Amino acid sequence: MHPDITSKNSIVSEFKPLDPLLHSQLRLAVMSLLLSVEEAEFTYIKEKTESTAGNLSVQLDKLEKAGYLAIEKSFRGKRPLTTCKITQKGVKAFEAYVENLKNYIS
Amino acid sequence: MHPDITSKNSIVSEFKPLDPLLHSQLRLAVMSLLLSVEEAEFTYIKEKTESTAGNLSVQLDKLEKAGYLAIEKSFRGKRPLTTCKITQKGVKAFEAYVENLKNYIS
DNA sequence: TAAATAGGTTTATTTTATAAACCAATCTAT
DNA sequence: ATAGATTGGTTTATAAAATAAACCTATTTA
Repeated sequence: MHPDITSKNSIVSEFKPLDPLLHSQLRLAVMSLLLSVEEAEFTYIKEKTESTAGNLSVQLDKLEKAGYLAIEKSFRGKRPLTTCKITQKGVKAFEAYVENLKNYIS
Repeated sequence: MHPDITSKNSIVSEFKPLDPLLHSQLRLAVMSLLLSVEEAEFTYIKEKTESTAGNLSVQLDKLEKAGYLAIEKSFRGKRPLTTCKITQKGVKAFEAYVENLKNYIS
C-alpha cells in the first residue's frame, strides 16, 4: 500500500490543521513563555501575558487537561501558589504547531 | 518626553496582540494563498483550503469588510464567478501579523 | 422533465474567548 | 478588634467566532 498523496491526510496538503488548543493568543503566549523558563508562577504568567486572572485560569486549565502543562498548587507561606511547567507532550505539540504554521506564513 | 518603556503600549512588550481577523486558520490560509497567487476564484480557494463553501463565504466577507480583500462577482458563461484579490492593506496586515507572531514562536 | 450539479448565501448551532462577579484568606490602618 | 483593602485565584455569564447545515437560483444531464 503506497501512500495516497492526494488524500486529505497526506503530507503534501498545503495547509495542515493548526492545533486549536495552541492557536489561541493567550494559550500560545503561555506556552511560549513556559518554553523559555520551564517553570513559572500564575502571577508571573499573568503579568508577562498581560491577561486577566479569570481568563488565564481558564486557559491554564485547558492546557493542563490537554496534558500540555503540569500545574502544581501549593502555598507560599500562607498564600496559595500556582506553579506551571510545560510537559514533554506540550513541547512536542508546540513544535508541531510551529512547523504547521510555517506553511501559512512563509 | 522619552517613551515609557514599561507601559503596556511600549514596543518592548513581549507578546503583541495578534490581529484577530488574521489569527484564524481559514482566514490565514486564504490570505496566505492570495499572497502567492494575487488572484483566485472562490472554488479554487475552497479546494486549496479544504473548506466548506459556507464557511469560506463567511470568512471572505469578513476579510473584504476589513479591506484586506477585494472581491469581484461576475459570470463565467452563465454561472456565477467570485474572484478574490488581496489588497495592499491586506498585505500590510499580513506582514504585521507575521512579525508579531514571531515573538510567540521563536 | 426530473434529478443532479454548480456556485454560492443565509441561518442556526456549537465552541471560544473574555470579562465580570465572586470567594476565602490575609494584611493593613484605625 | 475590626473594617477595608489586597492577594491569588475560581466560577459563572456574556459576547464573539467558527463551523456546519439548510437553503437558493440557475444550469446541465439522463
